[in-house]
Amino acid sequence: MISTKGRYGLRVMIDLAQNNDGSYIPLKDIAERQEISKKYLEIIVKQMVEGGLIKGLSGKGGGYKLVKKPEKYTVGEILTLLEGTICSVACLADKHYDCPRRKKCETLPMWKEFDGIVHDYLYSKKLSDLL
Amino acid sequence: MISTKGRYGLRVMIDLAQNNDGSYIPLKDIAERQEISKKYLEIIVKQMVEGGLIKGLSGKGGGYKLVKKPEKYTVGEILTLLEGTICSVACLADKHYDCPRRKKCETLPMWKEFDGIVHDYLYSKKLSDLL
DNA sequence: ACTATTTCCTACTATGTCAATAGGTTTATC
DNA sequence: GATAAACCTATTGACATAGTAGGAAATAGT
Repeated sequence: MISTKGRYGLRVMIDLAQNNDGSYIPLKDIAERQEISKKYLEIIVKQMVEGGLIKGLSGKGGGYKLVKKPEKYTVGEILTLLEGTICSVACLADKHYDCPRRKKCETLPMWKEFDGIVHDYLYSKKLSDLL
Repeated sequence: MISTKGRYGLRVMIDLAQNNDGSYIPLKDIAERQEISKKYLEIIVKQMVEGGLIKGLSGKGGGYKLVKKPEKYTVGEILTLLEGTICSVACLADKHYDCPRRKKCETLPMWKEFDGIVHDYLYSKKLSDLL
């Protein structure tokens, strides 16, 4: 299940794309348009800056801005950054799952196939497709 | 993310299918073969009985048994029963989400399409495909 | 009837994540 | 120097996850 972080973040990206006139867009405006708590968006947007998805400018006249054209972003990369992983099943979320049954597990191939389908969809979908 | 409930439940179904000789299969055996806590499986299996996926028989010689042939079960129906919903996004999980932005939301169509793909995959996959 | 084995049932719990909120500091513009 | 914005750290309530614990009821064989 995609959380609000991913969903809100995606909407911020769309908002930035739609209102892009070259200048920086203040978060306050985005929060109002999207009807999301500005305070909460700060957390999300911070992650997006750190992840290099957008850039921010402090001070009066500041705000946020996309660093690439909308067609250069995929929904998958945006969600992965915010959700940590878009993995459908813990067994595939690399790291901590060193499941001893991996070799004989009857469900693993299916999960892999499923995960592939999910990834294919999300990484083929561009931000520009949502405008 | 599919939780252990759904994943373990699916493995129980596979185990029941593989070891089906007409008699009832005790949970103890399944727990040992699958290396999952029997106590925890009790909770999961109970849901599956209530949902009509399998049937149980108490007492000595008792256990659990499939009620249909493996090719008559879809992975989707098994997971839906155990997970409550396999919805990828809260906005689509019917009930509580009466989102006021539904009409103008730019992301909703994508989530619907995504959800459709997920459902198509899981409901076309049969239990018998995993044996 | 007794015993063993199994499901069935209720309750509890530790841990972690989600979705925020709160309040302040720094940075840039006019 | 006032204003407006990003940036930063910390805290919180609610809920879900992944179990554990202990026993009651049902069934089969002896």
